[in-house]
Amino acid sequence: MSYEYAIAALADPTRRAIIDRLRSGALPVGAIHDGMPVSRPAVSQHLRVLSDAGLLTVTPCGNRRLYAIAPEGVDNLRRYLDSLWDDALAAFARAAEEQAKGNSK
Amino acid sequence: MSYEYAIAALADPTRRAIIDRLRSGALPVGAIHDGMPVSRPAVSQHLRVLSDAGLLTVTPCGNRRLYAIAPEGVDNLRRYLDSLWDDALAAFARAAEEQAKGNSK
DNA sequence: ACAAATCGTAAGCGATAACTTACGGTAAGT
DNA sequence: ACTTACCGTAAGTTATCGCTTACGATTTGT
Repeated sequence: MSYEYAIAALADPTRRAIIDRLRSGALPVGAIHDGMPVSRPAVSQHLRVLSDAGLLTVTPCGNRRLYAIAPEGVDNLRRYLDSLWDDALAAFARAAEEQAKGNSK
Repeated sequence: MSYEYAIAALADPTRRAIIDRLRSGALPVGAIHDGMPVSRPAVSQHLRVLSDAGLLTVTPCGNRRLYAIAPEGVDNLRRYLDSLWDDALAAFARAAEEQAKGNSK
């Protein structure tokens, strides 16, 4: 249902870089921003988009806020692509068979 | 390697609608455009983007051009999301274990 | 209590993207 | 040969997006 926001969120390279940094586990905003070519507020805005898309979870921890990848959000996208892949493969096989029939005649 | 273009291409709802129409098999541009809320040149431009992203294949067939989903392009994205899902799950499990340890003390 | 750190939000700006209309080019039908 | 159908491309416009700077709120440390 909401995989649309997830795929739109992952379309941006900066947001993918953020996601990549969170692959090994949760991080506060400062650590995510460290070494990034954009400002910290920009990172905050991207984190907002990723959270709204269901790709990240936020857990306030004292002074800081820990962001982590939400497996469920990623799985939504995965399922969409899986169904697309199934249909694409079936259509591909059907087309190949069709052409083989046409050539053998 | 080139899944970046693919995910950017699929971020647009109109392009996803085009992809959905091709799930059952190849179609010419006119059939893809039928009933769509945008102009036919717009569809052509979207088809161009999807082709450049490796998500579609084109086969000129007489007067028309048949577009079909390229399974390989879809698979590229699938693999990216699979690896992301693996890491996200691992990190999630690790965090849960960590927290359980902290609570049990 | 005061200062420093961490983070989100508001406002504004420049670039990009999606769309339209108009046009050209090639293949099929008469 | 001429017309019609099918499709891609060019030019221009409008809206959206990603970014920056500036500011406010909350929490930690002294």
